[in-house]
Amino acid sequence: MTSSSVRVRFAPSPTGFLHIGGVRTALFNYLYAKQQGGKFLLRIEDTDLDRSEQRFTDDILTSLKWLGMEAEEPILYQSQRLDHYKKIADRMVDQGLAYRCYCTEAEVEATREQLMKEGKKAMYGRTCRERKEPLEGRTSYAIRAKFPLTGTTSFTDMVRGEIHFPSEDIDDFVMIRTNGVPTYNFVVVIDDVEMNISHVIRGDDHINNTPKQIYLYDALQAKKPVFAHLPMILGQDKKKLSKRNGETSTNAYRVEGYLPEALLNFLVRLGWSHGDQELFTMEEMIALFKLENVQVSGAVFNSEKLLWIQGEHMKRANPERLGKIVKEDFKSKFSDASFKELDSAFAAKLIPFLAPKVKLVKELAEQLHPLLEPGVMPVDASILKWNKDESVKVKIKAAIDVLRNEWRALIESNQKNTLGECGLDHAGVDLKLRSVCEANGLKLGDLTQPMRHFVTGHASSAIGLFDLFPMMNWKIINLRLEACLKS
RNA sequence: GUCCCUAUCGUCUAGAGGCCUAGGACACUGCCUUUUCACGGCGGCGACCGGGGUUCGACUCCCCGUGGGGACGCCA
Repeated sequence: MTSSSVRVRFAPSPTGFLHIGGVRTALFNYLYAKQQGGKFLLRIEDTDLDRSEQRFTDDILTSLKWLGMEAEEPILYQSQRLDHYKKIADRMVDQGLAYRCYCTEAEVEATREQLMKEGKKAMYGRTCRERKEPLEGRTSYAIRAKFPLTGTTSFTDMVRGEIHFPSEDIDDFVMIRTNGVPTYNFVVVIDDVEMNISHVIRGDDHINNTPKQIYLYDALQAKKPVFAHLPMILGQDKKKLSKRNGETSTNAYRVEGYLPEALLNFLVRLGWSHGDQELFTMEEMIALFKLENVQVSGAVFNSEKLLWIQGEHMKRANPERLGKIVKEDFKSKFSDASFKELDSAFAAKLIPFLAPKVKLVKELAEQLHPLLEPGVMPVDASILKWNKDESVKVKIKAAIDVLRNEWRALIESNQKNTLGECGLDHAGVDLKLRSVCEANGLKLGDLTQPMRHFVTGHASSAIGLFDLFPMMNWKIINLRLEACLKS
């Protein structure tokens, strides 16, 4: 036994890639479990045999692992328990708690439309509810719940309080389909009971399912869990977030270069808050999370704020870890040569400078590549400011030539690889560049723009020249300055 | 249409009857700083859906409207 009886689960269906809304649900479950000293479990709801696919299950598992939220007990797959569910349904039929329905889908659909037309709630007409014998000429049947006709089903939601449903609004929902496969509303209860789930934390699109499920808990004579319904995550159009109105695949955020803790931090603030605090570590989220503080209305997914949070986590991330992520997830941003240099001491020194200035890990990779590439980087010299004034261009080149000759001499006399090893530091480069500018009648910006462009391979680099020159291999700097002078 | 949920800046939110001339964050924007971009610092713009109650006093409590969302599947 754990110190707590709290057991929660995340129960996605593998009919699509792990959805960002699903991640938020998983997160709230996970946070609650961890904080209460309970367990976080996983169940794959694959009873829709046609739409469930292995690749989606794989994606869900990979993504959850990436996010650091893994199941603490073996994963339950509903498709492996079909017979078990069927037996329970049959037993309920014997007990008079459910019944066989011989209606065809077309017949059901017809009464549903008729009721809608009459201004009533669209539901099953209950044709077979009191039927004792199979319908003449029909062999296949579904099993429906014999939901009470009168009374009220009530429950206390941990985020919304009391919710009541009059029985006449609840349908005799299907538990077992004609093909023998059980439905969601049925199996979710059996599994939650058998997995000993104490708290059902899920999206509020399930509020309407709750009375049906409560009927099942009672029918099974099982203890009901505590329910907590989370507000929906909305797209920019304020509708439930879907592929149409936003990027919903979790893996897409990984590919973009988001850190898992940043995504989680952003998601936890969608529907939950702790005063004015915006940034949270996983430990803080676990310590501070309270279901009582969960918001009740939907929250629009704001990708700009996500980017900002990502940038903040980038500043706080361990540089070594960032290096690993770059190697694992962003190999495509490198050449063979620059990828190899990722293991160098130079790369390790670069990351702490680069990471706080970029937002995405992908951008970190894009900044690293040209700095690690041994050769010259292609430069579009047409955007350089010196094109505006030929006389300035001449002066700049003269200044660069002076610098290059001085530094080459320095390297040669010291027999070293970098200017830093020859004693030149940030302040030294600063001083040198400024004095050369003064001597040639140039502004600092005039000189640095072309140098930066050619040396870093970027029009704007996340690392300043003063920091870069001392640590970068002189041979490469020299090569690139040479290219600059020739342009 | 029916049922359920919901309503503070454009967005995420603070606010548990007087602390509110409503706070923070993102975005936008002005200035400063600056070797580009960015970061940072100091400002600005910007909201309690409407109407009734309850109360000495409502952003906060109640009711009604209205708006928004969700559900109404032999999907989950």
